[in-house]
Amino acid sequence: MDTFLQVFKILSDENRLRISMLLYERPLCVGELREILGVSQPTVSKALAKLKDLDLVYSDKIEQFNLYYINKDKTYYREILDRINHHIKDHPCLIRDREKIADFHDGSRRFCCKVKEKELS
Amino acid sequence: MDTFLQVFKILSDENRLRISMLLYERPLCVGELREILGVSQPTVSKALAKLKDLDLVYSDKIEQFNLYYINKDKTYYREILDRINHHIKDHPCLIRDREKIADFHDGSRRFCCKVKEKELS
DNA sequence: TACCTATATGCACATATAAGTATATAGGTA
DNA sequence: TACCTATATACTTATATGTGCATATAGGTA
Repeated sequence: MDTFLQVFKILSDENRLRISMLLYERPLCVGELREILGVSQPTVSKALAKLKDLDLVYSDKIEQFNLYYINKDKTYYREILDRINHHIKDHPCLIRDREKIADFHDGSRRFCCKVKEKELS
Repeated sequence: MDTFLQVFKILSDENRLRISMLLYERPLCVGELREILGVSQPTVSKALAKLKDLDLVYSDKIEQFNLYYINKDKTYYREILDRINHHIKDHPCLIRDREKIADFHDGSRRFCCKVKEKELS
């Protein structure tokens, strides 16, 4: 039963829920999540650390970034996110978060980070 | 989004999750829940109060008992409980809780409460 | 009225936890 | 080496929350 309790506890925090739904949509790095959520970088890192502790997400170093992915093998977690996604239109905040992803991506180019910002100017 | 956050917070507590799954199975009164969960009566009352605050359960006074019912109109809540129920075999504790219901019921007779216990002896 | 049952609630305490600031780590580059 | 970026972690503080005990409420009964 702990499985469910842990997943519910994880998802009862706004940042972790928003992060979960963003990663459900596509992999993102810490800086991007920080920009989208509008919270401090340590807050994002700690939220991700908790998700990772439960093996609900995993990360992979791409260039200088830590890219985070949803672990779709975690059935309970995925099923719950599926349910939320199914009702997503009822949650404007989550919709807005998703729209913000576009601000930081154009195809595979990653705009969130200072290095990339410089390339553009 | 608060809807989900609140439901997840509610379900991230072991007592509230167990109560939810028990009421999912059938209506029960406070004393029965107390016996099944093995916690103090105020703990049960307070757990139920929180569930009721969110309108996830409702209660009805039957004889001297407050009988609590799942509110199946709460879509998110019901869907999540459906998911748990679907995986119920993975959660021996929840199975055991359900089996205990039988200890307190025989048809419509309610055994949990002192009045009824006396009737039997 | 006095007492019993069922349930709810106030209070106090202990614990958990989220957030920010500051700092550490690690890789790259000048 | 010195510096920059990306990220993680330690520390502190403020707040939230679960629990039990004691008590309140409410209905029934002797």
